Amino acid sequence: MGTEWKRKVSLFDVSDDYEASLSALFTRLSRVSINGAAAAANPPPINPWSGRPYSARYLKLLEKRRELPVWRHKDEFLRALRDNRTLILVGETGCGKTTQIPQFVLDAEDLGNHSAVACTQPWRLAAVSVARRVAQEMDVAIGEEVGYSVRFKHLCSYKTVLKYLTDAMLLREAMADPLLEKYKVIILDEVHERTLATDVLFAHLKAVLKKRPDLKLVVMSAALEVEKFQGYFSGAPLMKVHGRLHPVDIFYTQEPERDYMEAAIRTAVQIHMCEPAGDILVFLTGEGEIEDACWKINMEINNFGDHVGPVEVVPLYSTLPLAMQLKVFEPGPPSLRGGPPRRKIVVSTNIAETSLTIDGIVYVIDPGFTKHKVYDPRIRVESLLNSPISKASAHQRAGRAGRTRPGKCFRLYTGKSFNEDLQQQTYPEIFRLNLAYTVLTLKKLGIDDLVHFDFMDHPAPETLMRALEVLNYLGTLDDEGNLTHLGEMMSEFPLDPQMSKMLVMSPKYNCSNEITTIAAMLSDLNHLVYVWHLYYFDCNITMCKQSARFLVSPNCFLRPREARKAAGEARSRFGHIDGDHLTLLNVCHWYKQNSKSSTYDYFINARALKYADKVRRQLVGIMTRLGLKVCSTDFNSRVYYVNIRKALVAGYFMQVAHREQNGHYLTVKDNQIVHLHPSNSMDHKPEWVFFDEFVLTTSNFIRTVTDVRGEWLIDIAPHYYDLSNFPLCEAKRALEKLYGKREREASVTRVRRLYLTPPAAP
DNA sequence: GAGCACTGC
Repeated sequence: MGTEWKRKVSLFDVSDDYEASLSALFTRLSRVSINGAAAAANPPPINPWSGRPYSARYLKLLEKRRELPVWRHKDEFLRALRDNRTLILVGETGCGKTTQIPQFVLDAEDLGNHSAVACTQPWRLAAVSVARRVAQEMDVAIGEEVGYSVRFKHLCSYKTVLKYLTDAMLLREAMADPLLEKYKVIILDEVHERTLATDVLFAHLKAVLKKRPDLKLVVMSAALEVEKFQGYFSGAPLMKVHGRLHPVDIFYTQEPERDYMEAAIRTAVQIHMCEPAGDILVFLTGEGEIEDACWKINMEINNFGDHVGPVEVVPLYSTLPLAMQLKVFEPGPPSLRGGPPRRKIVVSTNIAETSLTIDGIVYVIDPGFTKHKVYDPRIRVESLLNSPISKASAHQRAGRAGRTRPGKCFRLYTGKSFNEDLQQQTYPEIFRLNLAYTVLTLKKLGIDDLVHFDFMDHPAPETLMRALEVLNYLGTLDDEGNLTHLGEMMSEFPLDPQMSKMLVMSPKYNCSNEITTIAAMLSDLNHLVYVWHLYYFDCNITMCKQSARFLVSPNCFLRPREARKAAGEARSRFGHIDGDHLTLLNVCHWYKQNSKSSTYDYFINARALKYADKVRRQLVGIMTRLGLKVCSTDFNSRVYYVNIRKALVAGYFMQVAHREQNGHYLTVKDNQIVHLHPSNSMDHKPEWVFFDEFVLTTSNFIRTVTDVRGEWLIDIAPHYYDLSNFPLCEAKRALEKLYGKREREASVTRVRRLYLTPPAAP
C-alpha cells in the first residue's frame, strides 16, 4: 500500500500484504495438514464476504490473479479512484481489467450491503462468464455477493455488491431509475466498442454525475482514441495497463492488390508451402467469398500433390450450421515427423475477429475489408456495404495470430494505405443505425432536447429527425415531442417502435396472442449459445469471454448449401399465401405441435424457435403487466388472418410498397423502386404490401412481406395516408379512389340512417 | 431469384 494513504481497515479490507500472508499460510497448511491436525490448530482465515473459510481454489486463483498486469497498478488505481469522480483506464486484451478492477473498487469503497458496484459489458455472454469467474475469485456463490443481469437472466440477491450487466440492461434500469441510485460506482467496460447503449450511457451518466455527488464513474477501454474519451470526460485522469500477447510481425504488400480474393488465396498457399507449422486464419467478407475461397485453396494445394502437406480448409460464418462451425475448433491434421507441415486453414468472416478465439492460429491474412450495416436516413434504408476496415479492426485481426505463440499477420494492403486511408475506429453505431428505438429510450429517460444532448458523437440530424418523425406518426410522441400514454406503454417493450405499436394495438384486433408470436419471431433471432463456456471457463478468462459464441442462423429456416432444393421445398410447406408474417406464425404453430419430431427434416432451426419462445414469454409478461389482454380470434373464423394482418398494419403502415402498372413496386412516399425478396411465400403479387425490412444487397429488396388491402391503410393510418401530403404517383391515385369509395359508402350509410332509422323519441 | 457482426426489464 502507498504510505501516503492510510486506508480505513474494515472487515472487507483485503490488502496485498494480507493476501500474500494468507497465500503463504495456505501453502504451509496444504503441505503439513493432510491429517487435519495442523488445520485445526491453525483455522484457515475467514472470507469476509461469505463468512466461510477460504477454499483452496481461492488461493490458486489468487496466485494467477496476482500475475495479471493490472495488479501492478492496484495502488495507483485506488489513489486515482479516491481523488477523482471519473477516471479512464486503458488496458489491452489480457491485462485483467474486467475481472480485477471491480474487485479493487470493492476493496476501496465502504459499501452498504446492497448492490453498489455495476460493471457493464457490451455482450451478454461476457457479463455472465465474467461474473461467474469473479465469484470464484472472491470465493462466493454466483448470485450472492457477485451477480449478473442480462436479458432473460438475472442472478442477483439482496447481498449482491458487484453486478455485471450488459450496457443495454443498465440503460433499461436507468429508464425506471434515471439517477441509478442503487449504485455508488459504475464501471463502463469495453467502451471502445461504442455500442449505442454505451454512447447513450456516457451522456446520461455525465448528467447524473452532476446531480449525484456520491457517484463515481470508471471508464475502461482498449487502446486508441484515448484523447477523445479524456476530452469528453473533461480531462479525467488516465491509467494505462499493458496486456500480454505474443508479438506479431506485420507484413504489408508493396503495391495495392487489385483482387483481394486472389491475393488472399495466393498468400495462404504460399504460407503453407514456405512457413513452419501453424494454422492460418483468412478474413473475408461473406459466405459467397468464403465458400469460393475454400474451394480454390483446396484445389491449388491438391495440385501440388505430395510435395506439400495436406490441409484442412474450414469455412466459418454465422449462417453455417452449428456442427460445421464447431469444426474450426477441431485440431488440424497432425504433421508427420520429418514430413512437410500439415495445417488447418480457417476462412472466416468478422466473426473470428472478436467473437471467438481459435487455438493454434499463427498466421493471419487480412485483406482489409468487411461488410457493414449502414443506415441512410434519407431513403430509410439499411444496407450491407463492403467497406475497408478500421485501424482498430486491423489491430484486432493481427492480434488473433499472437494468442498461443508469436505469429505473423499478412495485410493485403500497403503500409501507406494503412496509415492514410483507414479510419482510426469503426464508425460508432450511433452513426450507422436507425435511432427510433434509441430516441424512445432517451425520451423515457426524460431527455427533451435531443439536439443539445451531450453525445460524444452527435448522430446525423437527419437520422434524429427521421426517428422523431416515425415516433410522431406512430403516436408515441405528441406534436411537442412529449411521450404520450401510448408512448409510455411502448417504451416498456425491448423492441423497435413499430413492433411495440402493433403489440399495444393488437388486443383491439383480438389477436394479441398471434401478434406476440410474430413479434418474437421477427425480433432478431441471432443469439448466443453457451457451448464452450464451461469448458474454457477454468482455463483462461480471456478465452472464456471470447471463445464461446456461436450464432444461430438469423432465420428460422435452415438452408444448408448442399440441400438448397430440399430446404426450399420444406419451407414451402409452411408458406402462407398471404405473406411471410403469417408463414412465421405457421412455423411456430407447427413447432408447438411437433417439437418432438425432427425439426431438421423440415429444415427448421429449432434453436431459433426456442429463442423466439423465450422472447415471446417476455413480451407476454410485459403485456400482462401493462394490462393488455392476451387474446385470439377463433381460428376457424373468416377474419382470423384478417385481424392479424390489420394489427400488423397498425405498426407497419409506414413500410408499405405499391405495385405499379409495369409490375415494379414503389415504396409509399419515398417512391423507391424495390423488389420482393425471393424468399417471400406469396403466390401472387398483391397491389399493396407491407414489409419488415428494406435491404440493399444485390438489389433493392423488401424482405418479410405480407399482402395488405389498400382500404386498411386509409382506415388504420389516415394521418399517414393524408393525400394533401403525398407525392404524385400511382399509389396516390389508387388511394384517391379508395377515399372516394369510402366517401360514397359513408353517404349511403347516412342516407340509410336518415330514412331507415326510426326517429328517436323526443 | 438470396445471407457481415452484435444487443435489448
